[in-house]
Amino acid sequence: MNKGIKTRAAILERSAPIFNTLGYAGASLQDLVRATGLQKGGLYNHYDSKETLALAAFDYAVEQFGARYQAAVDGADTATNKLLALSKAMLRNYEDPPVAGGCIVLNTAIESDDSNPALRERARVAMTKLLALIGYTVKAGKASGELRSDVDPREIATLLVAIYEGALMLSKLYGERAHVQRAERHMAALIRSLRVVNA
Amino acid sequence: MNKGIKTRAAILERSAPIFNTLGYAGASLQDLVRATGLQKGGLYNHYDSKETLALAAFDYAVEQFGARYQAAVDGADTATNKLLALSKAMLRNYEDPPVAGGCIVLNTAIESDDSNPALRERARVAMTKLLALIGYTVKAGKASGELRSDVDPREIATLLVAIYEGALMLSKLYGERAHVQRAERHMAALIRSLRVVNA
Amino acid sequence: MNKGIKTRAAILERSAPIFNTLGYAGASLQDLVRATGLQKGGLYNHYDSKETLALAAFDYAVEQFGARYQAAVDGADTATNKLLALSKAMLRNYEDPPVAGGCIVLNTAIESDDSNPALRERARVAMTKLLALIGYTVKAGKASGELRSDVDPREIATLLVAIYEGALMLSKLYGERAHVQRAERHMAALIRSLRVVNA
Amino acid sequence: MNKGIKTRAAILERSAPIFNTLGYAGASLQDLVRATGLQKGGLYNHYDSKETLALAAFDYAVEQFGARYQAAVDGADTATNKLLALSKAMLRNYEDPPVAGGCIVLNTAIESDDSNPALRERARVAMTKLLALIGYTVKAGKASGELRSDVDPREIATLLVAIYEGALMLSKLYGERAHVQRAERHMAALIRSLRVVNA
DNA sequence: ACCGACGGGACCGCCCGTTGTT
DNA sequence: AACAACGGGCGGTCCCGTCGGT
Repeated sequence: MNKGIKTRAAILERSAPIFNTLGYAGASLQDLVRATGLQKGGLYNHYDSKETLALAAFDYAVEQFGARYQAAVDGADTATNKLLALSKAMLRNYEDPPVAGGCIVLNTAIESDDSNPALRERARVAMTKLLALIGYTVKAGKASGELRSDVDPREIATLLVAIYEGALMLSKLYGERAHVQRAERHMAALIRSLRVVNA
Repeated sequence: MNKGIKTRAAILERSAPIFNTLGYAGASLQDLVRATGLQKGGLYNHYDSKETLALAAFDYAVEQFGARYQAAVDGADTATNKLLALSKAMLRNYEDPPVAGGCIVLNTAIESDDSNPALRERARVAMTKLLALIGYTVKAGKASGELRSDVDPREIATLLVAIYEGALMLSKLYGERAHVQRAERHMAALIRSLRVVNA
Repeated sequence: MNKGIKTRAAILERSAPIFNTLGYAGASLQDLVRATGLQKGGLYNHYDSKETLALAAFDYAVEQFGARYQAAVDGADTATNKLLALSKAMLRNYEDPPVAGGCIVLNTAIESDDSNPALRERARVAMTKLLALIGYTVKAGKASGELRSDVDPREIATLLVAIYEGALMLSKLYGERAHVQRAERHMAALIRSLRVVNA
Repeated sequence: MNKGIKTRAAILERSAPIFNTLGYAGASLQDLVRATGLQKGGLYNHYDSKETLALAAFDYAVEQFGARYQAAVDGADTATNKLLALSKAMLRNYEDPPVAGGCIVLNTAIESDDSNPALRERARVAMTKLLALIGYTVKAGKASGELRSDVDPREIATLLVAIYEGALMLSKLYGERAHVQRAERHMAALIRSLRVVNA
């Protein structure tokens, strides 16, 4: 009874980095067999298909990323600090991602461009959560009078996420930290510019 | 003979969108046969392997994208206008890319994360060209006194590319133009902030 | 314990139609698990292998068919009526077989053409019983003076069974009752033609 | 160009007996590889799937059987002799079938009971042809005054086919010629009983 | 007695690359 | 230069049987 649950958890933990590194199509069952230590028959006792396993692994990975983001937001006091902490948490994915392979939503969004609509839908949901986390934080900052009233929460969400994902891609492509560092500076400046000027 | 050259050109033109849409691994020879109208033997007369063809198709695609960027820069007068035009040219890739599938460098950078080092190296080269195009434009603007002397060209290059790629990914993920639009506004503001303040 | 016996009976009752419908090779353990409500481990507590279970299920099914045939013969008075009743009992297998899937001996004989000699031998035994039932009835009719003395019991057995099985196959193939109906008329005429002409 | 056609013909010739002996599901690609001498890749160049190949092999086999039946009918003068010749041709399938494995329609009709509707439909068409061949011969005999006017062609078709298929099954099950011999005698008697009594 | 996890293997389908032919 | 045939191999899926635990 408990064994199955433990095994399933171990499967996800081990296969999520495989999928995130090689992609859904690029990860073969052989890769998953190697990573999990189970045989194909063993895997299929827990998941009906490679796709089912991939979806579960995606959900697991999103949870890992999301937990960090939420913790960053929860651990700061003001809207400005929340956004700054979130920026750092996102860019941390370059050097120390919770699941190997970098941002799972970025990877999945690019790979599932045309194929695999189920995975694509999951990526949308996960990305929407991240955008909403930023949007809500901005909204709360506006309500409390900390941020300017003319700021569009959705615009800030788009910009912060875009800069983060783009810079992450650049740093991974070159293996150079510089890009995420520049992104962090710019994101911090952008965030600070949202504050009400108290003359 | 001329025929061989023409055939090779046609092969690239037809296979580049296939690779850019399905990815290098996701595109099968069957797909390429269908797209080009040639049979396998015909393809292998011109390219030694799928990888060789993929590299050539990548180069072809990069050329298409690069030509647009260069034209945008060449068609504007000042550094500011060059950068603004380049931003528009990049974001145009969402609704009207020169090769179907969106930004080929982004796609390739993400897919070739671990596998396919040859393709990855090409992506680096192509990306470096784009970064350099921005960097040189900024440098020239500084030299002419149009842009502030404390501006770091490499930083601007990173930021503009990151925002562009990130926003493109978001717009493609959701099928909504809003993200690239917000990116364009932000990029324009960023570019204008580089100018020397003439009091 | 009684429980074990009951369980075994339930397994046979539920798995016999599966085997008779899908064939021995076509029925998977998954199908049997679904049909019986037990898990694989449960099934293997009672039967050593799929083949053992298949043989037991075959025996069970043959018993169901045989009981009907015997009852038909026992319920009639004269040899002629016994044979007529048996014909009806056999052809009833088209619309209302005791085990879903039609005549199990026909199905098994065809499927186990080359593979599975154990099952094939069982089919032979079961078919021999049916032929013998007809043969004995004819013999008894001859002995009592009801049937002509020049009638070959084995020939009648062959003919009645052949027509029955052939017509059953035709009716199942087309989903039309007509073929078994024609067979029944012909079998009745054949049976009546065996009687001594009392001038 | 010609090579492909020849190969395709050889594939059918070699795979038809495999399918007819082992059944559609029972015949593995490994079996077909062994029988044809080609590898899987080679087979898949000519047929898109195992099912496509099976259907083609079925058609090929039906043609072989049908040619014999037609030749038997064409080679006789009167309706009576045509039917007698056809009976012999059918029962010849026990000892010398044109495609190993016995009557393909019988085998296919039994196996495709529930699964494989495409193959089932083909079996129906093939069986209908055989029934029609008998029916038309009877009809022609009636028209020429050779056969009695109260004879139902469809009934004769059903009976002859049923006896033939049933007896073939019995002889194959036991490996004894006796059953088809008895069937032939009975079929001959049945055919002769159709003739107009010329007093 | 029954369940559920698991292994190892065979299934069909598709892959890429080569070869011979036109 | 283009085609079509073909090989060998890997892909995911499902198979049956065993074994430890309840």
